[in-house]
Amino acid sequence: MPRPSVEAERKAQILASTCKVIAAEGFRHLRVSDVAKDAGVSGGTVHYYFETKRELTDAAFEHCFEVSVARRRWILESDEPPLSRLRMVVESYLPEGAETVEAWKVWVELWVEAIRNPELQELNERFYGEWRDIVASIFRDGQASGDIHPSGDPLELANMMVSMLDGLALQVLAGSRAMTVDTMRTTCLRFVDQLSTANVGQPVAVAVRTPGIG
Amino acid sequence: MPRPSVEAERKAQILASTCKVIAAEGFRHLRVSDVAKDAGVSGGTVHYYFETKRELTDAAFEHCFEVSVARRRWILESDEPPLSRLRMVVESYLPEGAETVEAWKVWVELWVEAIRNPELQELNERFYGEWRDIVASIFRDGQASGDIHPSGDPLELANMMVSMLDGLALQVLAGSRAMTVDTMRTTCLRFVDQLSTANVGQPVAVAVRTPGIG
Amino acid sequence: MPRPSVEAERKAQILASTCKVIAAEGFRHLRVSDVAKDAGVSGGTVHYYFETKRELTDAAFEHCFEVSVARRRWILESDEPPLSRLRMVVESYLPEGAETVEAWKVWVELWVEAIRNPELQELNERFYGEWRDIVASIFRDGQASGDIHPSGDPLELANMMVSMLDGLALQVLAGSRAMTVDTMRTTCLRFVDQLSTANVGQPVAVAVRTPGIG
Amino acid sequence: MPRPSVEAERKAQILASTCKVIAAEGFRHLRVSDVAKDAGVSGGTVHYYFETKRELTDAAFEHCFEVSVARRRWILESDEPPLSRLRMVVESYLPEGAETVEAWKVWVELWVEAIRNPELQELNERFYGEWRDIVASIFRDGQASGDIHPSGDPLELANMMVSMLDGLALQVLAGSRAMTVDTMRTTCLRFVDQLSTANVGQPVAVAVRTPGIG
DNA sequence: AATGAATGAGGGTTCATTCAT
DNA sequence: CATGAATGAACCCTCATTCAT
Repeated sequence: MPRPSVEAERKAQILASTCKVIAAEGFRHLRVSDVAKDAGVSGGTVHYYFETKRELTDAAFEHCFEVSVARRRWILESDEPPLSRLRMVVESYLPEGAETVEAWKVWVELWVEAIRNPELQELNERFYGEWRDIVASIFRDGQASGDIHPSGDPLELANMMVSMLDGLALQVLAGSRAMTVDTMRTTCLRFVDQLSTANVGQPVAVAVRTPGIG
Repeated sequence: MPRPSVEAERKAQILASTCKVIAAEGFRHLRVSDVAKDAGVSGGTVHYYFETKRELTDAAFEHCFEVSVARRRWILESDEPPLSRLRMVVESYLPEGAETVEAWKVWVELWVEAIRNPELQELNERFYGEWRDIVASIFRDGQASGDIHPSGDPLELANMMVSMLDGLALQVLAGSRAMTVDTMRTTCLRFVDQLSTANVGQPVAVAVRTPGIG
Repeated sequence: MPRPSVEAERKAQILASTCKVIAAEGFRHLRVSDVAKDAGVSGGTVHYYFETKRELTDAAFEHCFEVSVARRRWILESDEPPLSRLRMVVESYLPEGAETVEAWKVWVELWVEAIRNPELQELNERFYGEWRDIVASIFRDGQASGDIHPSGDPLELANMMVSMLDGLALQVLAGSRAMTVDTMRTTCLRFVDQLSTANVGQPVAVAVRTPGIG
Repeated sequence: MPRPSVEAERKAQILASTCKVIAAEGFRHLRVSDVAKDAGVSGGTVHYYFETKRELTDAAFEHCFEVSVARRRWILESDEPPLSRLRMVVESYLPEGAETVEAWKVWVELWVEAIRNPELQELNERFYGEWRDIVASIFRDGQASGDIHPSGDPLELANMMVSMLDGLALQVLAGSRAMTVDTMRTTCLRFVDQLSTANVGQPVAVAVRTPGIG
């Protein structure tokens, strides 16, 4: 009577290790044996669940983003006012804290791989799109409630904001001395504040601490 | 009687090929032999000029960015009005056209590699910083001339803009159907327009065609 | 209440699958898992009945030849005249029809393996010997009845004939365009006819259709 | 100034080793590393000259047969009487002596592999065909000179003879106690003698010693 | 009696690097 | 200067075998 979930359990365990290794060593250096070691199984076992390395990494990317997007869905469902929710988005996006940094590194590796991998492009389309929609819906709420300037398409504003976050995070991850987490926070919050209908001259909002995006 | 410049010539030739291969195949798949083939030399010759693969790729990144940033320096020196220059920046940044796309791909690979490579972090700091400063100086000019809203730190605005460009370009390169070059252009130009002192409700400026960023 | 014969049944089923796989994929490519799949059991089950792969294949060869030789024993017992029986031998040997071809392929694999496997040499000695004796006895009958030339040792004639069949079949199996089943038939029947006491110039006997040797 | 024939030399050396390993271990057990060891080069070197194992073995088969057929071509050109030449064929075919036995083992492995490998089928067609033609031409000569019975198509007789040799050799190689080299010789020579126009009752010709077929 | 999860040794293949010429 | 032959460590993947259930 095999436990019903051995396969699901093992797969999840191996995929988590794969994400960990991708973040730690870079996709480029991922060795199946490292994943195995981290997962505490043999190399053969990894291949028992994933035919090829490619299949493994594709699944790992998917796994990582599922978790990642799910983790931030609460922001959408929060009943904080829209501008606060945008600030939460910023906070949750900052590459700070092991888990969030790990998630970021995996996203970045995904994007680079996606350039030449249609399967990953599809993955990005799906998860990135979902996230963009979450942010767009906050803008929509904000315009509806009058907290946010009525001019500007919510989707366009969302694209501005998430791309800005991506670009800045990239620099933070690349160890830029000119772009630290703090500078990133300030920059993003300023962008948010300028969208407020009560904007001019107000100080940048105090950072709201929220769980990371990991 | 070898010309004294034969070494410099060969090196440049090999580095150009390296960039080409990075863009075409991805850093991850770069083989020294591919570079050699593209450069029309033997594998041994590549190692004659670059001791290790790492040395080769580090040099190639440097080579690529030197060219890349130099190519866009004319925007800084243009005597167009600041807002036009910002629109030129946007245009020159769009991942459109073989050369620009190639340059973009190399930048992206650099960032990912830089996460774990201090040498590349330094490189990024240097070239990305130079580029950020170019953009910041345009904002400064715009505020001085009164074309751009006086509120907002020029450097911060520059960070917003270049990070937005980076983030959007990443999605375009990743083949996103939701983020095409056209959407990217519209989004960025809207951002620029909203900074204008003559901003509200004006239509998005007609795209100014400029050479790519390659 | 497991029937006592369940083991024998399962073994036979697994062995049949093994022969099938040997014929289909070649001994060289036989994987225990393929046998298991074909037999509709798990890989573990195969090893439950056969400790090692070697044990499995040795047993499979034996199984195959038992069936194979048994299938042709009726020729010995036929009361057709000796020359007819020889023609039946030829017909039953032609690598034509799925079953016969499968059997041939297994024989061939056996011979090659036997070169380095004493166990299989023994097997070959036994079954091949039995078959040779069957053919020799037909020659003996033919000489006794006067249908076949009295000169020539029956065993030697049998060796000539079966080796010729083997050599020709090998070429047919190897896909030779110069040695088709039809050419093989003609060649062998000519050999038989030339042994007849009423031999010179007679046309080759019409092929006698018989079941294959499988 | 690289020696002009490094490649040809190395290839020949590696192919010879490949044949040796095929004969010694069987095609089934051939490891690239064994070939490398026998050739006194590294595993990498083998792949430097042969992209894949398959390419290596295909080339090795070709190499082996080229040598093998060339070695026996002198029989065709001999000016001995046809029947003597046939006896020489028999002798040169007997799996006796290291070199000849090695060649035989490789032929046998080829045939088995050819069953599922069209490339090898082509190879067999070519070399086996050439050999069959050599033998057929001897029969033709014999009939022209009146030494050999005029009845019987030379090609058909050749097929009888070479297939008989193949079948018998197979049994010898498989270690049959009932089919030794001596029995094989006797059997084949009897076949030859029966073709003589001066045939009845003559003793089997004394074995003519010739170099092996290797 | 039977399974399927897990193993790990083994082998083909790749490729950066070396070096004699 | 430049080459191409040669290397060998590294890595992915296969598959016979084991064993708890």
